[in-house]
Amino acid sequence: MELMTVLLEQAHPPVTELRLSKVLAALADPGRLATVRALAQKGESPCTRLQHDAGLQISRSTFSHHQKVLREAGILLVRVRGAERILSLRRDDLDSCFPGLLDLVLNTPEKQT
Amino acid sequence: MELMTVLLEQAHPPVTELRLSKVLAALADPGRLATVRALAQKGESPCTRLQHDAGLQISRSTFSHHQKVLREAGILLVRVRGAERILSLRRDDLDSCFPGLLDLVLNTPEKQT
DNA sequence: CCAGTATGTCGAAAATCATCGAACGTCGAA
DNA sequence: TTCGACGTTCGATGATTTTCGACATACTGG
Repeated sequence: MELMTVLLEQAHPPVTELRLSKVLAALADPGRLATVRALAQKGESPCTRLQHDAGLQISRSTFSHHQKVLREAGILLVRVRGAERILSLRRDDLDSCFPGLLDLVLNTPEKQT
Repeated sequence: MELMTVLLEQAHPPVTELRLSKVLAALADPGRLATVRALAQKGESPCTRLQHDAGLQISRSTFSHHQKVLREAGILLVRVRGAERILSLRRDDLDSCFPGLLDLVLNTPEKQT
């Protein structure tokens, strides 16, 4: 149905639209940084599970906002599986646009984040 | 002594205090990103000159603010030479804490910034 | 179809950030 | 010692971001 399709549509920027300042801004928030790091360990994860794994004590709507920022920066991929949204990292796209950035973020000790 | 006073005026975080989220937040602003890129080309430069080289059409006080953000994140080194403040990148410190980050920023085409 | 789970959206409040001009301090030169 | 160049700090303002609770939408199992 049309309504369903529209609402479920996820806006992911194509690789050609990825911008360094957007990616850096998205990663600059400690909560979002923790989200990315947790997601890298899990491989993929639904929202609520990921929020828990990242240790974020925030409301669902706030997490939804952060997820949106990460998605619009080109860091996250969101796909629908039933009632869930499965989040995963756009590793290949990030590596091709900004080689080393994701590895750096993931390899940085938590102490230095 | 005069020299002592001058040296203490500048608050530079030690290497052990550098934090990824602070560095990313500092670099996330397009103007500051341009400043860092211009500074990398110049090697070192006084404030006004650097602002011009970075192509920033902002007031001196605003640039001073950005310089402060970059300095407090550990990205810039500021030393006094007469009436001027000479800015330079803390390349070695950044490379040792966040290897590849500065290179990535400098190697990213302007189009993708 | 209903009840429960999962998640996004909206509107508002609070916090943070970018920006400016005015006022200030310091330095080097006239 | 006065002056102009360089830069910082302060206070205000508007923009952006973070955060929440309430509501809406979508799927799933009974």
